[in-house]
Amino acid sequence: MSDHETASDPIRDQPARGKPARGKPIRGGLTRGELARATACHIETIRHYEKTGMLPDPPRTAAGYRIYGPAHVVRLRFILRARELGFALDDIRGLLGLDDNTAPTCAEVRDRTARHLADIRARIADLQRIEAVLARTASQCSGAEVPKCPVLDALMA
Amino acid sequence: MSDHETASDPIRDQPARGKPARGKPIRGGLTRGELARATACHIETIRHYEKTGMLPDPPRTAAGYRIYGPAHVVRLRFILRARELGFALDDIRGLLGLDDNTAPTCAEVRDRTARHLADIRARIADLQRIEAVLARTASQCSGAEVPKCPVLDALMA
DNA sequence: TGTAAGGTCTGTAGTGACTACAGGCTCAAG
DNA sequence: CTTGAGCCTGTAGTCACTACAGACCTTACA
Repeated sequence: MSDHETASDPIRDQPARGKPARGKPIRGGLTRGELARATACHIETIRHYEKTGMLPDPPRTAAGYRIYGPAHVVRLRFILRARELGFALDDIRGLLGLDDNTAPTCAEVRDRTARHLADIRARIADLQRIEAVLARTASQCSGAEVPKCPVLDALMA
Repeated sequence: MSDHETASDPIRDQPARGKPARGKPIRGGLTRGELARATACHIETIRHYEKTGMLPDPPRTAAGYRIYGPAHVVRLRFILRARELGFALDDIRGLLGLDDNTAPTCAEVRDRTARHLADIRARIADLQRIEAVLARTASQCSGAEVPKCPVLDALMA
């Protein structure tokens, strides 16, 4: 989880030059579609993450096809899980150490998480307030074809 | 609240031709900035609502300045209140009868509100799930400079 | 009457996190 | 050799705003 994959990265340890093997499409790695299936991530989302630097540029075949390795799978899963928890991509960039190319300290991670948690709680409170108003207003609506609508009235007043 | 203001609309009942009066900037109506102040709405948001048809085009002075009347204030307040309750602009268009130029029936309003309420509740549930996971994970973080971070571990696993 | 400050006008582009093409190339199987 | 699927690039659309740039208008004051 350092930054741009370096050194003895398994994704580079495959004969990418020349023609790929017969059996699997590209030996020693995944194509974009395969990565998408492996992570249940929309293929265009992967494209987006690459374009915005969330995922490192993978090596290519002679024809220009991307070859993703295990490190890419790990990274993408990390991003996807963090997104599920509502972290913004900028936060995730921080968690991955992409801002300054060094892994964040534990305290940094904790602070970021605390801020995010506070944000989530604020959003819940907002939505609960909205929910209460909507539920109360909607309950006044008989559904009959009466001339005046309590929902519209509430918005109008 | 019909559709595009017509007939005996008070906003047209002022001498817009020629030079505006001395005392107030534009007699008989509000400028955009005044409307913004009156409704606590960002001036660019009003611009946006006009561009997208949420607000009808107001009459103009000879110099091209917009003149808003009471009907515009009412309409804008309605939109703002509906937005506060989380309705999307498309929903609000429906509530205002802008889709088909006829006011929606009470049943339509009720259905729209019910769908919206269900959506809000789903979002609350989502956020509460996220909140629980985040709170649980973050509580495992001592804050000490230990090598492994429970938050990162949870995302990685 | 001149001028400076502030308001308004138009159009365009940016935000976040994707999503959806169009038009062309490559690959594997039949 | 063809067919169909998959991959490539770039661009534009989504939602609900927000932020300018550059020009024009209005008002107050000297």
